[in-house]
Amino acid sequence: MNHGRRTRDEIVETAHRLFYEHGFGGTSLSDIANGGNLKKGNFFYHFKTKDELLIAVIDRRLARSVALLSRLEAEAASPEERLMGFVRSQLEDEGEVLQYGCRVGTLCMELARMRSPALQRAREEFVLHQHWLASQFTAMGRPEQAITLATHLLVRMQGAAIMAQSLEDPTISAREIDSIACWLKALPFRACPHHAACAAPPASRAE
Amino acid sequence: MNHGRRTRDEIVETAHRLFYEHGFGGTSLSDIANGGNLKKGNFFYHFKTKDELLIAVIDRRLARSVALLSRLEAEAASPEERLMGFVRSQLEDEGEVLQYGCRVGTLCMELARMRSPALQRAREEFVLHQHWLASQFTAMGRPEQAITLATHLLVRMQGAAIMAQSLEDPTISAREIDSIACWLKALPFRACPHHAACAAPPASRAE
DNA sequence: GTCTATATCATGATAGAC
DNA sequence: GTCTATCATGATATAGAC
Repeated sequence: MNHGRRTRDEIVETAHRLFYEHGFGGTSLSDIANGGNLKKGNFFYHFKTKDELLIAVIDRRLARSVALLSRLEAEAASPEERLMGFVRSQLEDEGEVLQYGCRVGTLCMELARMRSPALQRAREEFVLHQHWLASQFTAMGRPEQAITLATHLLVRMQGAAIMAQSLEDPTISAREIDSIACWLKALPFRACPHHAACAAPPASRAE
Repeated sequence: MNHGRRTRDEIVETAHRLFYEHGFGGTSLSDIANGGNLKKGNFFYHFKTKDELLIAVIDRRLARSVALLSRLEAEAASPEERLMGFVRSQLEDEGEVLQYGCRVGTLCMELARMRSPALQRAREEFVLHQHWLASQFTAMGRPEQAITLATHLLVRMQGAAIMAQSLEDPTISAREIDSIACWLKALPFRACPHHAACAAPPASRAE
């Protein structure tokens, strides 16, 4: 009877994995059928098109991101620790990121280039991260620059992922994580008039 | 007679453009034929496979990168100006980067995910940039940290490209360019013991 | 709800006339 | 060297039995 939900779930879960590993365009419905123990015919009962399946995958990822963020919110005590917890959660998978890059970044990039309408939805995960990070910076006493700082942090994480993957060198993201930690620690003592994200020395005698 | 070279050139040039705009996997040989005024049948006279065409495209890009770097080397007076010249040359295309991302990063990412052997070749462009940037940092008096600083700069540029593209927001790369300029200006006054790329305040009384 | 069979189309690649 | 077929394959998607 109604274990249709279970089948649907397994389709989405397998697609979620394979879309990450080989991209949306690089994953065929046959690949998904083989990846789970599924039959191709079922796809079009649960989803009208492959793009509809993609939306379901994105929504699942969004839900998991929400869960991750509230877990981080609960676990860590200070905003700095939460920020670093997030950075590590995204970059420290070791093999994962090195082989396949960042889940969000790689998907957005692919969808942007194919001008897929699904980009709008996929980008929501970035926006979610951005706002959560911004709220941490606000808690650190930087409310006006919070969004800028959050975006800058995402920039560095995405860049670290893509360079590590491209050069197949895990030390790149490791070093960037260290550098970000260092940057966060120094943040209270810096106040560049233009953008707090830059590395200008403290404005005055802020010692 | 021998205008075979011209045909070959147009194939490579059109493929170069379309691979950037829609990716390697997202560009069919028919697309290339339509993009230039070409016939599909010719491809396999000039290239045994589509992958061989990809290699030719990569080699052309590499040659152009070499030309760009020596132009920057000649034009700008100081290492700082050269660095900023490079950053701007890669991120300031306005529409280009915003729509299609960074030429090198997007290709490397795609090839990494399909485990294409061509990744090795594509990555050479990153290595080329990395070494050229490092030589500028060396000229600025940071020989030991030159490669680390160069890699960090590439990280920020790649991140800026992907975030700007994903969020369709050109101010992201613009702001990151400003931030990088600020960082470069302050570089002589900073000396974080672990990584000069981070934003630690000056170690001692370095003014 | 699930599965098999199949329609339809686009792909990379080949054969062979010119 | 160029061009016109054409092939074999694998893609998304559909029809319909169970």
